[in-house]
Amino acid sequence: MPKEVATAERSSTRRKSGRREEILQIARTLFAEKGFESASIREIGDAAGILSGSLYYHFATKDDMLDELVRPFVLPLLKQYEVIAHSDADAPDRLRQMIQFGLQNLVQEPDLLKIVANDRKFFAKSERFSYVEEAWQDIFQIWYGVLQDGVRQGQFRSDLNLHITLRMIIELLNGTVDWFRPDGRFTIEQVIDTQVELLFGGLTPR
Amino acid sequence: MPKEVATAERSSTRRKSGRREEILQIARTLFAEKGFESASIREIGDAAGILSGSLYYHFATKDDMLDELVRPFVLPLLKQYEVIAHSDADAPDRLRQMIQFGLQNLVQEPDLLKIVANDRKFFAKSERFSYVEEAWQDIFQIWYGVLQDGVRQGQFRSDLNLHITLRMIIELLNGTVDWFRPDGRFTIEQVIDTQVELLFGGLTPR
DNA sequence: CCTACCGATCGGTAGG
DNA sequence: CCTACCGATCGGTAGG
Repeated sequence: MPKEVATAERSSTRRKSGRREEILQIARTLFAEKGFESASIREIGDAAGILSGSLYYHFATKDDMLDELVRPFVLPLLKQYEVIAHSDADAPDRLRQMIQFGLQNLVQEPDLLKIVANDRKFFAKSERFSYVEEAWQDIFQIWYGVLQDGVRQGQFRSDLNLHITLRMIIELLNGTVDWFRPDGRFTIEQVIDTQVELLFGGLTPR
Repeated sequence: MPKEVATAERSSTRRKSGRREEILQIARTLFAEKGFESASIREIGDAAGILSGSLYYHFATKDDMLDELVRPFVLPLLKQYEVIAHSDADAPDRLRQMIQFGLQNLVQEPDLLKIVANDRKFFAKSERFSYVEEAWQDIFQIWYGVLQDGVRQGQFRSDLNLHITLRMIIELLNGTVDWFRPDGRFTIEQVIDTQVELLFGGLTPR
């Protein structure tokens, strides 16, 4: 069963690396939409206009595709959080910047953020991808340090359980991944503002 | 009460219903752990000590097992939120009670809460299970009404985007599903207290 | 509840 | 990148 689309795409002249990159972006979208394990190589092939078996001309395994997407995203993410967390600003300012950075990322790299946030169970059980869960642990530590600083300096309340508070903040950011749409009725700036305001000030008027 | 529902459903097979119920609870655990689609009928059969094919002596389809677990959980959940939301208490009190109820549920029915929270994508795309997503929409509306009441009566800040605030609160509760463990280092009371305190008062000291 | 299967789909491969 | 497959696993079934 020859496909017109597939034929048309094949006849166009493209460099190997360009095609490879195209397929990778298609995989990225599908992994984000359906989750890594639920997205099949046949779906990726269909979307790319080739047979699933032909994907293995470009990539050795499905895991390789995921790794090639996730690794160059996760490590800079972790480093960026470190940079913000260790700046000279005071704790509330650093926390604000981290929330802002995390949510801005949601606009710039929504797919990759969805993958690392939603497929945590898969990463955790896979030896090869243990670095993803480790990065999450490191990111937790970084946030925790900022919260501690704020409490020490009297800028954050000292009567809150910081571990639970941290979990709440992270869940808040990761949860946003599943409902925020850049073309929806809210801008990311509105979301950042609301999350910062609620986290810092709470619901009760001052 | 769930007992009455169960009795009505299988009144003609009372003696065999014990085994049926056992299998259902095994399925519940696996659905919660791995997600509905990732949990295979062979795993359920193995855990129950029978062959996967033999499950179909008790249930017509895998979907039937899920429906039998989820339906009697979701509808009372929605109703309970309605009862709390329409009580005579003021808005902050009702919100507090709803958070408390939601988190207490996490201790009493962790598996079912995980299923309805984590498999939302599956429920949304399935016609048969549309009632789950509809229940979520209803629950959103109920929470939203309480937030609106609080703003109207000057007990909640009026400068927050309520839609975003609502999303945050729901994500917060649903996110708790994935990290809270009853045998962990925090009690559910600590989690309730911290979440209520942070949501109402914020991080900044008064 | 078991035996003995079914067609569909999964990730992946040999050879061109 | 295609053809033509592979073994494993999926949800489910007929007959006892």
